[in-house]
This record gives sequence, C-alpha cells and structure tokens, in this order.
Amino acid sequence: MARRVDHSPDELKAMILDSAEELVVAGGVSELSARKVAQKIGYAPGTIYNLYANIDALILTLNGRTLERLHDHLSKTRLDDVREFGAVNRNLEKLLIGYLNFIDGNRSLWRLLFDHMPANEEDLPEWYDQRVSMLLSVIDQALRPLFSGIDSKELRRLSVTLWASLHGIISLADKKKLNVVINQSSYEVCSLLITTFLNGLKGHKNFRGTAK
Amino acid sequence: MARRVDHSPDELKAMILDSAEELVVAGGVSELSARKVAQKIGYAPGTIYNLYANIDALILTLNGRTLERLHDHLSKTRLDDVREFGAVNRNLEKLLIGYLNFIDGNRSLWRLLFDHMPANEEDLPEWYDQRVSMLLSVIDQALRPLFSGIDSKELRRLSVTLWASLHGIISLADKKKLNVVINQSSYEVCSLLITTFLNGLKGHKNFRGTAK
DNA sequence: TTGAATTTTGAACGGTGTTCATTATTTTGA
DNA sequence: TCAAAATAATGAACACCGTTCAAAATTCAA
Repeated sequence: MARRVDHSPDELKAMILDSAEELVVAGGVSELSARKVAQKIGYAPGTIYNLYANIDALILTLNGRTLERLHDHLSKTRLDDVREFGAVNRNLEKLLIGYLNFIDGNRSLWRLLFDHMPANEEDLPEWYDQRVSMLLSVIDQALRPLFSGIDSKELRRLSVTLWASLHGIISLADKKKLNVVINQSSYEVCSLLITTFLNGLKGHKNFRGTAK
Repeated sequence: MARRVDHSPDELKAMILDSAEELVVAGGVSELSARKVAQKIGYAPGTIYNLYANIDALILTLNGRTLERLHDHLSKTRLDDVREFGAVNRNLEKLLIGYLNFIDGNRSLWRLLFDHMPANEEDLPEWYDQRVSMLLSVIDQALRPLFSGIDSKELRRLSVTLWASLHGIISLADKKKLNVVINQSSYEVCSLLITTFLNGLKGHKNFRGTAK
C-alpha cells in the first residue's frame, strides 16, 4: 500500500482534523480516538501518525482552531461607547453572554480545550499562546476605558485575573461541582463577580474618574 | 477461590482506597487503574468490582477523603480578629497560602479531585456536597466580619464566587494555560483578585463600615 | 526500465475498564 | 456429622485504547 493520490498530505491532515472535531462534537471528548478518526476518513490507524506525532498533537491543533473561533465569536460583540462606569459593566456582561453562548454551542470542543491535559508536560507552542493573548486583548479593550495612563502589562494583568476567575466559575459549574451548593446559574455568579471586580478597581492607582 | 479470611470486606475496601491513593500520589492520575490496585493488594482485578461499582466510584470516595483533608488543613488556619478592613484581606491571604500549600503537598490528589470527570453524568451524592459546603463555610467565616445583618445565603453566594474565581486562576495556572501569557505566579494573581474583590464588596448593601 | 523515494498498511505490543461463569471456602441447618 | 446454601475470589474474555514499524504498494527520477 502506498500513495493513493487520493489526497495530498495537507488535505489529509485537514481531513483528520475535521473528522476529529466531528467525533468530539457528536459524542464528546471520549469519542475521539485514532482508530475512529482513521475509520472515518477511510485510512488505517497508522496513517494518523504520519501526519500528527500523536493524539495530543492532534488535540492541540484542534484546540487552536477552537481558540480562534472563540476569539472570532467574541470579537463580533458590539461594545458600547463608554461614557460612564456602568457602560464598562454592560460591555463585560455582553462579552460574558457571548462566551456562555459559545460554550452552549460548542460544549464538547470547549471542554477539550480547557480540560484536556496532554500526557507530555512540555510547554505549549508559541502560536498557541498568541491566540490566548488575542482572546485576552478583547477583555483589555473592555477594561481600558476605566483607566488613564495605565501600563499595558498592568492592564493585561487585570484582564487575566478577571478572565481566569470567570473561567473558574463556569468550569466548576460545568463539572457540577458548584451548582448543587448554590442554587444559581453560572451566569448569575459571573455577573456578581464582574460587578464586584469592577467596583473593586476603583481603588486602582490608574483608575479614572467617572465621566468620559 | 473464596473467602480467604485475610480481610473483612471493610478492611478490603479500605486497602483498595489506600492503594489507589498511593498510586496517584506516586505517579499521578494516569497511574490509577483497577489492575494496578489489585496487584498492589494481592488480589485479582475482579475483586475491586466486588467492593466498588466501578473506578469512578472508587475515585469519588478518594476525592471525598481529599476534600475532607483539605477542609482539615484550611481549618487549622488561625484567622486574626478583625478590627479593620485590612484584617479580612490578610485572613483571606492566609487561607490562600494554606490552600496553595495543600496543593503543593497533594498535587496529584488535588488534580484528581477537580479535573476528573466521571463517565456517568449523574449528580454527586449528598455527602459530597456537604463536604464542599464545609469547605465554603471556612470562607464564610473570613468574609462575615465585613457585613452586618447579611443573609447566610447571600454570604455563601459571595464565598462561592470568590472560591470559584480563585480556583479558576489556580487551575488554569496548573494546566500552564495562564503562566505563559502573564509572567506571574498564581499566588500573585490570586492576591490581586482577593484585594480587588474585597474592595468591590464595599458597594454591597450589607457592608459594614470600617471599625470594629 | 530500474532503482530510489514516498506513502500506506495492519498486525502486534502492552495497556485499559468491566463482566461473569466457575471455583473454593465457610457457614448454616437438620 | 454432613449436605446444602451462602459467600468470596478468581481470571479469562470482550471490546476498547495509543503507538510502533517492518513490509508492501505505489510513484517519481534517472
């Protein structure tokens, strides 16, 4: 058996990726396996390993795409012009709702993105970090109007803090390790965090007064 | 083969649990398997299933114990008497440090506790929720001095919000999906969240003035 | 046309969770 | 005392998993 000319390497790589995604979307993370992907594209299991070093490498590529889609999704959020403090809160709520909608429509891919732990403990590739960074820049934009003369690193520090906090609430709720204790949706808890966090930022040295 | 009289069912159940923990502690979550546990206690794999319905049930029991230990560990934190606002912040920092120390000394068990997703999507048993609740009550105690006449449900709502947020920061950092973007330890990010969150609570309707 | 390069295979290895008929032992009852 | 019932433990079997790699099939270059 050899070059079947059916597909170029790049095509094949894309087919594998698409099939992997279809499996995850259709049946959850546990449905993803090399053998199932191979069967889906009509190749032998070994072929997968000619194009991806291992399953984790395939998942990493898939997660990169999910990250990109999430960014595109959030970027579409129309943020209001900020004339007063409350507008920042409303903008962040819009982003939150966008995020929750994305999760609703892509639950399995989202779980794969954040819960999967690669067996190999190496650092993530640079392109991956860049996509995470793009995501965080969306929050940067929403927070920036609150400050004047703030260092971009300091702004990012705040965005990361808020982002990771919201992520914690949503992912604990998703794992049902939160819902039972408090009879509230993750939206409400996130909303409370946003409001409290923003209010707390009033103590920040670069915080700008209310108007314009 | 039959009743070897070596161990009573309860003893055997405890041996299985202890062996499972040893495996996780020694080699991480991926080292835990029915066959390895069986080998460790000198029984056949099938025996495990006479005492635990499946591996997830075993993990749930183990996680319950970890939860209990975490609670015991945090309970030992000596909280300062609160005479002013800053004392609450210091107390929460103490709890944070206690939590981070616990993770440092029990990383694999902690990962099993929060990252493991049981295959069966049923709700967690009541005793499990109770232990989570006990954990949250520790945070309740630290936050309570800030308020007067606050409903216990409302206080718990705030504790959950803070707890889940801190968890998000720490778990993202643990998965290395945070460290690369921001060059800071999870301690520092958590610390920032605590300070900002507490500052934000000043807007709460039950917030009590600074003194006493 | 022939030899080198490339692509694909699929069996094999060592694992996994789980089941359950069978067997060995102990306990019970007459 | 002895057979029958209850119990405890087994381990082979089933259906999976990720991964490897010698071998085979095909294409390309000379």
